[in-house]
Amino acid sequence: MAEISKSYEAHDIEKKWYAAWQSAGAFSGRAETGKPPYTIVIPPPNVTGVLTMGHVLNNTVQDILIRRARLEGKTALWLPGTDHAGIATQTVVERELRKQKKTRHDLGRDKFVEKVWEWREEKGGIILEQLRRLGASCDWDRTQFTMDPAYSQAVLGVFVDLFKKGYIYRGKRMVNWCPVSQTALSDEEVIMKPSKGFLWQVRYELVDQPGQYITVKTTRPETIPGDVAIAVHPDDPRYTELIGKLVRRPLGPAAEIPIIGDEAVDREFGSGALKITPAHDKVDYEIGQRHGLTALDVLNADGTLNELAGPDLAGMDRFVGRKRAAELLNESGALLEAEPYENNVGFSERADVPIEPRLTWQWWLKYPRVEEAMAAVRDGHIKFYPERWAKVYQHWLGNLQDWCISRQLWWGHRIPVWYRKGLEVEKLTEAELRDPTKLHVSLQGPSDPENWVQENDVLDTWASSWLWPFATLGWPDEAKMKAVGFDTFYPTTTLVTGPDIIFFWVARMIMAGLEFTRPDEPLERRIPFRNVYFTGIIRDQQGRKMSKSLGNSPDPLDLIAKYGADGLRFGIISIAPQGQDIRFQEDRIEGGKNFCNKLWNACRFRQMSGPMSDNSNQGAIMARLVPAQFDADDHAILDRLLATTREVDRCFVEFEFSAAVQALYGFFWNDFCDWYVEVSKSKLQDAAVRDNCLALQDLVLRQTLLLLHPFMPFITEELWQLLGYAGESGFIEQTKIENASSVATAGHTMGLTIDQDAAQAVGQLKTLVSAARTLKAERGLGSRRDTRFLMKADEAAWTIISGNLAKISRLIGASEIVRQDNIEGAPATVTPLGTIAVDLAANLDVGAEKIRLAKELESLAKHIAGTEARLANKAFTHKAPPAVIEGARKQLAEQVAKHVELARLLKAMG
RNA sequence: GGACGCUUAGCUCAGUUGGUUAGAGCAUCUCGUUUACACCGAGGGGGUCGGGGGUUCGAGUCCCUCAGCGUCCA
Repeated sequence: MAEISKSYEAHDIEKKWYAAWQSAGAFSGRAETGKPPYTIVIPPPNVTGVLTMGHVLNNTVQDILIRRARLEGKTALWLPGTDHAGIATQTVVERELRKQKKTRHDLGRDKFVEKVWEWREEKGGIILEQLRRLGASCDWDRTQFTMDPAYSQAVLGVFVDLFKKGYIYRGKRMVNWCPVSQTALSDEEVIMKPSKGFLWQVRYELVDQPGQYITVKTTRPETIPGDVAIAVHPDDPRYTELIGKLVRRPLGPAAEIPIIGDEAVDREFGSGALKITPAHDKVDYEIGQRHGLTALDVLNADGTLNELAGPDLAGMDRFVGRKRAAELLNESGALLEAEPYENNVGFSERADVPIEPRLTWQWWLKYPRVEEAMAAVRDGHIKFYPERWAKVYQHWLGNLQDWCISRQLWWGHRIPVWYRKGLEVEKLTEAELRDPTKLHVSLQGPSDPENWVQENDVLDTWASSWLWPFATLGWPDEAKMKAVGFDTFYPTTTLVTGPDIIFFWVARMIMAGLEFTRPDEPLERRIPFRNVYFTGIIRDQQGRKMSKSLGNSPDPLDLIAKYGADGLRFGIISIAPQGQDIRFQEDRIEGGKNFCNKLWNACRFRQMSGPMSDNSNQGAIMARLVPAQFDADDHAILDRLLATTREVDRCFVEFEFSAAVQALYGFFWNDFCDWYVEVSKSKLQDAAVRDNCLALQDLVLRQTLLLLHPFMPFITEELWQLLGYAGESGFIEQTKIENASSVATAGHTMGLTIDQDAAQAVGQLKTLVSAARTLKAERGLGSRRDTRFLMKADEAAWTIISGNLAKISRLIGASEIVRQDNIEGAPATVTPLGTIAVDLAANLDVGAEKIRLAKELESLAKHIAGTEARLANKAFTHKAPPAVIEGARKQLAEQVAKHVELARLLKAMG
């Protein structure tokens, strides 16, 4: 067996084991095992993406779940892949073209799409490579891409199906238009931001009353050329007289426009009169519809003003045009005032520019299975962790707007609709849009393609990824579904994602799963997943979101290089409580690395402590234990091991990963290393108990490695092998992890029962050791190994002490501990096991000791008074549960006893 | 405007269904190279749990209210 080196060097070990796991097929999701399944589909990262801290957290959680599932003996599948990210990817490739002074139009659609494919072959897999560095145990052979041929068939098939069912329609409506990407966006892709600007007050002259004006306030004077009316509230007494009259448009081509009455006008805002530009505002559009007004579009697709805006503004960018419009209005005297103003403006999520409300023809989807989707979560078939996100989910589903699923892009799933040649597509009526002689909708396309023209638009990327949990499992091809194990792996078990995509993805996946999988089967068979775990957002020290543009995000690969993948994983999980945002702290990652080193060295200590025996399975190790030789520490560490095992089990049920990590950290560092390993050092000198002690260490280390493995897979695998736990069985994950009660039962059958009294005595010993160390340290004796201690203890206490004398002496650096009833004139302290003193008879600073004792007495007296008052209160003794009262009595007795002893010590000082 | 979070030690955070003297990691101070680990060990200091009110024998924990911060929705 190889010797364990002095410190843990992550890099080579990570490389070695990842390769070994992969070549052995350890990550393969096997459907035909008869074991219970555990399935996770990865939230497909954007194909243009690189690993961020958010991915690290998200994928570490997934890996923890999937590795734990393997340890629990389940057949686990973690299915990876990427999505094609329509806008983002197209933008990246267009940017590259621009370097060669070309646009996608120079290439043409087919050539451009070819270019994108080339780009993705070359660079699209980066993030999946990076996930391997993190240790992600995905079944890479099943990697999927939303533009794969089979996946595309599923996406387009769904379009055809939903069109036929009447859920999808084409309509001319107001959309969110991104002038940079020049495509429509869904409502979810628009981010409202408060923006500073001006509120311009503009007057419109009445046609038949020259010199009389109506005043409006607007943030967008450049759209005045698109005004087709002024609207006021019909009941607004200021304006009722004016309704029906005409005013002159103060900017752009001369026109006379009517004043109309409409109840949508807010009387309180501005002057109570609203300019109506139906082509550029949603509310205006609706008002325009009601009054039969035409929409006058004064903007081009790229956000510049067009000819309809008039020669003064045409060709200008909308923001330049805004300023110019204000100047022109000012020159003509129509501008009365400009006040600074802040309002909410929708920004394009991707391009980060203000979107334009724009009237265009688009494809729309009415969501299917809305009621069922709400019920699935309401009735607990799908559980959210933390639960509160369910409310956000329900609220969104209860207020749905139809989904704009078409995008004016080239990269994506081209909509499977063909128009009969020669038709004016934009003039088709609703009925004509359902007429198969004019519109062909199918997967295969028309049989006479020469007579048809395909729709130019592609689908929203989310309109492909909402099928992810089942389209990645072969759906809808039945033969393929069988081959990849759809029956076993669907519904998937857990989805791990961020709450920011509840609408984008989670809700839509649920609706899609319900609509498309296992028709006629009950709801719980059609849902795409049973649990949804929402991670927090990783922020920087100032609480800002980490982003590329702020440059406040560390590169995870740098962190892996510095602290190891296990250190990074352990560190990030330790600061990620369920459902709370996280402030990133690099020192916590360092803490993860230090924990790795601690684990490593504890195992190294075991290896150096004595010969390795049969560690090949839990039974073999337990057979080496000798219950009769168990001392208090043996009972205590076993007790803590079982408690920790139980706590980690609970954490997995409740999805509380950081609590699990904290429990393991505390157990291993404090209970095992700081105490058990230290007391072992005495026991290992004693031939009578040495083998039992080594066997117990082997048992604790084995279980700890199993519990830790999902969190830190590499180092645990290496140590598992080095300490001989693998036997002939291969990897750590091929071992079934035992729960606390099964370990306890295994103990019982060999006559080992944890002695709770003994385990409790260790607590008292710890207090004694700590008190003795403090006594020494306060007098500058901290590093002396030869201090003489005096101890006043009753019989019961002395039995405990004398039974553990060698260990205690070693821990407190005692030359001897002498039992002595009259401790006086020495620095002493009172512990649950009696009074302990440093034998310092000669040079004692009596004054300092008296002050210290007096101070301690004072604070103790306060607590005694408090406890007495509590017990004297009849309401307390009548109403509090007996256990609490009993606890208070016991506490009081201890406090009083301690007080008496301290007072005696003080008095003895003279 | 509505919904949901958050506010506990210098910093970042735990704190289960209310019940001993509120914990951890980091930082800080003192001591330390004793047969794993200085990526370490031992010890110390540091908090009226955001403010106010209420319920209760008892509140960091439950209720009301105010303030600040954050996120989502309109």
